Amino acid sequence: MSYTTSTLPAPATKEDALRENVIVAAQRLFQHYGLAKVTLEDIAKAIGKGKSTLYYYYKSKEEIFTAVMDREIGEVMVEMAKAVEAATTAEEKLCVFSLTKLRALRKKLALYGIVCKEVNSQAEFTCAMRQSYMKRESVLLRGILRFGIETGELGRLSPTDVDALVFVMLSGLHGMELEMMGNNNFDMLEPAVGILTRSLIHGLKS
Amino acid sequence: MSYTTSTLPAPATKEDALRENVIVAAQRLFQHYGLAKVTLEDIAKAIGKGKSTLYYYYKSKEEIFTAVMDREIGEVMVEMAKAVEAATTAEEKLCVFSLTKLRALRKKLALYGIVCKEVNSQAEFTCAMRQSYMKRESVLLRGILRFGIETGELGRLSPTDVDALVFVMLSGLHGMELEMMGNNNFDMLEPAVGILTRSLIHGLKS
DNA sequence: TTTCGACTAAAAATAAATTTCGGTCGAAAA
DNA sequence: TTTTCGACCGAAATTTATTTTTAGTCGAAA
Repeated sequence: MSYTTSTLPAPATKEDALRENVIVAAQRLFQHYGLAKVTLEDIAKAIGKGKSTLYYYYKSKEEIFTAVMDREIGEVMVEMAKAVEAATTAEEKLCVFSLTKLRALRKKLALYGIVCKEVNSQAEFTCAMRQSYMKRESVLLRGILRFGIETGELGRLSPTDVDALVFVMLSGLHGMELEMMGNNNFDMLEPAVGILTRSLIHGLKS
Repeated sequence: MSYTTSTLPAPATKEDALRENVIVAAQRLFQHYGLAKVTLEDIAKAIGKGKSTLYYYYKSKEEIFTAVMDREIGEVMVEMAKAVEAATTAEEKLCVFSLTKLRALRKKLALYGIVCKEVNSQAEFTCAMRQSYMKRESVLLRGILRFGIETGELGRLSPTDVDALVFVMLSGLHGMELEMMGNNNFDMLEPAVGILTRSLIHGLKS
């Protein structure tokens, strides 16, 4: 049985195809059985090969794990980038950046059976890729701010202020995510993102 | 050896005094040895009594633990309330609310020897009292917003918006705290609180 | 070049034995 | 009557021992 994804370009070589097979199979197994439960034997069997074969294409289990996490994060980033692209103002872009991120992550966690009370114990998922993930989000968010400044919608910000603002937004959204996951209550998601965006853009001043 | 705190009013009765002794001793032992390591035997010996005596004044170890956490949180809240009281504008109040909270919590965690990488594993400290803690902070923060609206510094906000804004700020500050703790890097603390407050009050619009 | 069975060593899991500690009780002292 | 505590129990935690699992390697074969 061969795993392929219909949304990605066809792999260039037979080797690329097999590498892709490994990752896709691993992704599905991780989603189905959880991150800690899946063995290399499982993955190998899923693509019809022996366990040693995996070591021809990947250095270690960790390398496969990292590639899967990159894939998951990439999927969320694509979704976020698309939503940001479709918005026309900086305010709207910031809004959909936050909404799409929180919704997509929620779906990802649900896919992995990571339900609400277990978020903190799933350190692998949140910490393993967080640095890389925040870097990608930071790029997207900086793009939104730059766009707003260039169109005149936003005032000028010093590089230090941009750094600080990006830090505030990304870590702040993470805190919101943890709080909603922890209480298993997402009712506040849209009002929260709404007031966050509105007050950041327009301010609370009368 | 009798533990007393010089900043609190003297206990009304001998029983109150002993109850206070228990809490102060427990607090110091928790700080010194960590939350999981301290036994009731330790606490009893620290105040020169037998272990069973503790059960005359407290229902369970958990009740003592809760009282200690209330004490710790109360100390942070007092510090925050004082700083907010001393500020004159809503913007300033929001600023010192955030700065004081993040600094005070950092000191508390340091006191417990909870260094940066261990924050997530110290679920007891963060989760055991979080609900109560956020409730108290919510009261203080709502007071700041009400003050700003009453002085005309801030525009009117619907109750739903106030709820959402409070949620955003508290969970957002928690996310910032986790990020700084996780990276063991507090350089961003003041710039982050600065831009957060400024953009919330004045907005980013040009 | 690609594949894999056999193998190793470390890690993880399981089981058994031992120790620790929260909590209770009844009696004694204040 | 209030306060105190040693003795005790049972559950939980820890430690030790044993077994099983799994990541990774190697050499040979296709």
